[in-house]
Amino acid sequence: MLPQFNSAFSIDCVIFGFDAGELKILLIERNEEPFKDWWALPGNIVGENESLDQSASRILHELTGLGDIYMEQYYTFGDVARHPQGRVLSVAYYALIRLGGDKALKPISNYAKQAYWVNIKELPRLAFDHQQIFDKGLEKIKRRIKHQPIAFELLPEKFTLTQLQNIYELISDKKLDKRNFRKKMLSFGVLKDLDEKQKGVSFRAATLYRFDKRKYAKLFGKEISF
Amino acid sequence: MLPQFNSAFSIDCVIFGFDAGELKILLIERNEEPFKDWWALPGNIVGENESLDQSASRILHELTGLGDIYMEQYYTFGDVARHPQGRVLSVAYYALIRLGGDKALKPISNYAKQAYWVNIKELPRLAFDHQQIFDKGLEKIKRRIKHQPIAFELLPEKFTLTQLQNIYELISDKKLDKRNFRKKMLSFGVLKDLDEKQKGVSFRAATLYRFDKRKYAKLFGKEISF
DNA sequence: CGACTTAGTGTAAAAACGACGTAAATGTAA
DNA sequence: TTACATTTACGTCGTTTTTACACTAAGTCG
Repeated sequence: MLPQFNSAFSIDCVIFGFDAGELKILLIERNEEPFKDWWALPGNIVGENESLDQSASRILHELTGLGDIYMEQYYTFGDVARHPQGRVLSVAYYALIRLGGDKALKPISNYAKQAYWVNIKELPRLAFDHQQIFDKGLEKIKRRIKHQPIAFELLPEKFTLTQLQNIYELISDKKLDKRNFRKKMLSFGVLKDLDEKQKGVSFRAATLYRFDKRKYAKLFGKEISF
Repeated sequence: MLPQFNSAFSIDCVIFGFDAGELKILLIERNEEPFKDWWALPGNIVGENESLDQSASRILHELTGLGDIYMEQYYTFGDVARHPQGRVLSVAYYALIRLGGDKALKPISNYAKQAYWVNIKELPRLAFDHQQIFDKGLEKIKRRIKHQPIAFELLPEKFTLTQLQNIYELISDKKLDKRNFRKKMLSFGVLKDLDEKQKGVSFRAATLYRFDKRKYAKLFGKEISF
């Protein structure tokens, strides 16, 4: 083996979820050195026979029991001293997942004591360069939400326009006009009106919509600005 | 050293240049195994004490003698079998450089026999997964040119609006209306009219402009659509 | 049935975009 | 020196898109 083969690489994931009107990410409490007992992004060393994407999916699955999630590589962090035990590159992924109260997260694997959803505005001090990794991830989805339909990934399959608007306001950090928002969203023709109303709310129930992937696929190539 | 420390990583660069009305990238002819004598993107193993960005700058400098170049990491390629000698991640960067006939490229370092500028529409078969790396890089700048002022990096400091329009047409692969293009470009207020004319052309000389980084910096945060 | 809460809707003014044609400047060749 | 070829430079108007803005309808709760 050549002398250059002396490095390792890992995946770290910024997993966004939307819950109780707040944007949260998944953090673990580390159970191993280095940074034992610190909060950290879920991440792990990539296996010998895993591609990066496969590894990211595996890690997400181990942590949450979830599969089939929109997930994307966005940057690779490689400062010389970012890991105390040697040269370790970290390839960062973000994921957006539906946080239904019903689907509890499955027990997580050994490398963490516990995992929690934490509001992105109240993050604790993080291990390694994970704060930097998070910052870049947030920046990324802020930009991406304009041109790709990632907001839908955070919502349950059936959602109201108000819920959708909340997500946009949370991520972009500004207030939007309700009428203009609805007009624009509906004008893309990618929302399917389900002829069905919200239930269990103590006020007028809103119409439920579903994101229509087929219709979205037909727009491919056109630049959209949600 | 832990058993996971058995991998290596490299940088590969997609270096765009604009010359004689064509968009080109820099390719090398490899002088070493594997893929000896093949065409490849310029790239190299990252040094032990180099960050990724430093390494990318070094490689670019070794190849072209150029420094202070707009360069950006855009994706990391990590398929298990992408390198025949072991697990080697490749972090891809793109750069856009001014290709003046005057500044010849400095002699390149040992890992290549020779380097050439090749029209992106006439690429030869490339080593490793370099075709894939190139494709993704091209896609990236196609999207990025809309929202960031990267087109200017390809031009000499003083340029005409027609030259600028050529770049936009080449990268986006469509014809633009001259009047509308000028109107829009000038409306951003980031071009400084130099009160100076093109020289050495056999027809009416055009006004020269310079990209004004200061004014552009003031627009920060606003979403621009060039 | 009154009070409260959220859903749902339209219009007008401003801004941005897209299509389009002609005259002025300059070098070149006859 | 003149005619020609080439390229710069410029403005308008109709269309589309974006923005700002306020009230009524529906449903729940007491």
